[in-house]
Amino acid sequence: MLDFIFYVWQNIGMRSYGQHCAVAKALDVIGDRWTLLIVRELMIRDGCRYTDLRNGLPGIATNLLAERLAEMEAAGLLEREAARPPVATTLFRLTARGRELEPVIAALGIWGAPLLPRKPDKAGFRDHWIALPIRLYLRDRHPEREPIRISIRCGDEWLTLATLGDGSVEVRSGSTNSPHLKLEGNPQMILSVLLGKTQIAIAEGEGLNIAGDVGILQRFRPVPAIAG
Amino acid sequence: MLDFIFYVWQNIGMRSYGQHCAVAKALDVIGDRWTLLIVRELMIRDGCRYTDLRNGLPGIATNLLAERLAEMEAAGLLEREAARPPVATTLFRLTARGRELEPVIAALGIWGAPLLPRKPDKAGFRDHWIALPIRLYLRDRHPEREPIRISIRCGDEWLTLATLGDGSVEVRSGSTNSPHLKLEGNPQMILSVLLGKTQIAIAEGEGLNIAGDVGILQRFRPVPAIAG
DNA sequence: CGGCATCCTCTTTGATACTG
DNA sequence: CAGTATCAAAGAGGATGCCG
Repeated sequence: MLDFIFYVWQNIGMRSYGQHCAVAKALDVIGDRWTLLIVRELMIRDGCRYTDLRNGLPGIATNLLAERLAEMEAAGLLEREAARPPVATTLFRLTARGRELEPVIAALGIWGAPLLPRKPDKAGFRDHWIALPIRLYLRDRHPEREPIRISIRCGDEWLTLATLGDGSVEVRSGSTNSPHLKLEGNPQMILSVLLGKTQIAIAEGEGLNIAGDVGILQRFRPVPAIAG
Repeated sequence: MLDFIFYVWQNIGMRSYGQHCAVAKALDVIGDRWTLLIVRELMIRDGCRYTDLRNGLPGIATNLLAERLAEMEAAGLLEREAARPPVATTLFRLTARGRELEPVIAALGIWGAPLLPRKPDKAGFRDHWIALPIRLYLRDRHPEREPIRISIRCGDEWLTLATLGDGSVEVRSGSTNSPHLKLEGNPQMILSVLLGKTQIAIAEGEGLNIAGDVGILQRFRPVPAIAG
């Protein structure tokens, strides 16, 4: 049966390296252009529409997005869900298998971070992207204490950072009532402050707007791969 | 200066996603077809010749290999070294920056492992590949004790597994004197036994040839990402 | 032989326009 | 909104040629 599946695979046009190697097999599935960026987008906001994806993937051609989505669905990375009326749209969500790509995305982000130019180019940036490094690289030192809530604004969009009971950090879109802290400014500066890489005073000097209990930032630590 | 570098980058023909995102920037550099497999190959045996690379990358076109090597050198992933006479050949090695891709390769391998067919297809397999998962996913529980040496044969090639003082495991090509253990058989079975996923008795039933101190295998543990 | 460069064909992509 | 359709340009793959 497995042989049959691989026979079909090879003959369905899915280009394969044809190597008996786990890395090559992974790249057979997620090595195509744009595929991992679509995964990134769905990891940031799971269950989003075609148009949301297009907006979160500046530069992608619409035919390519459609093609990739079909391939990724066939590969079991994502699923389509018909949203309930009256919304009447299709939502794309990662499957469990798709979410298992998180360590790959995390490792790529760590490796690619030094390649980011200091000044963000507005054209190729989307405000919600900041949610990904926060979730992947930030942890709560004291998950047993009261959850942290921070309101973040970069660009026009408001985001809410909230710690969970297991020490992980979630980011939702929208604002929150009575947050411990409000951060407004450019995303790289906000991230740098959260990760403890930039002193608060310096960040304020660079234009970051901070209001609230700055002491709460001591609760955060970066994951070892970042800290090291 | 940095602006200038990025200006050159954008205009040298290096296709870029143009997104201000660390994952996208990483994929700008290592997202091209074959690039990560070349990294894999150099991670297994660093400092190898063009011909060795071609042999370790079944399916690559020679012009593509040459092109990728040039791009990767320009991107600072690898270096050429003129081997001393009388060898008179060029050796390719990863730079430190190239070696930092190890977590990416490791994460891809973990994700891709379930995609491997049970029966290895001889055509698309190279014996030395087994060195990579051993190094990435196997650790010594007791690095303070005497180093472990194991001789491995899959196919025609002999490999030597040796533990280092820091708990990591290295694999060299060639045999060794008086190893604790000799393993001969198919690579997947050998790996499965080393990672503790297959009982020794079962592996022997499946054709694996084991000789020596099988108790030494208790010293090994898989890395958490595998064990979990 | 080792390390490519050239030539050619085929596939993938990117940009844009169009549709139910 | 959620895609198809079309078409030009770029990239991948294969064969072969060249040069020290």
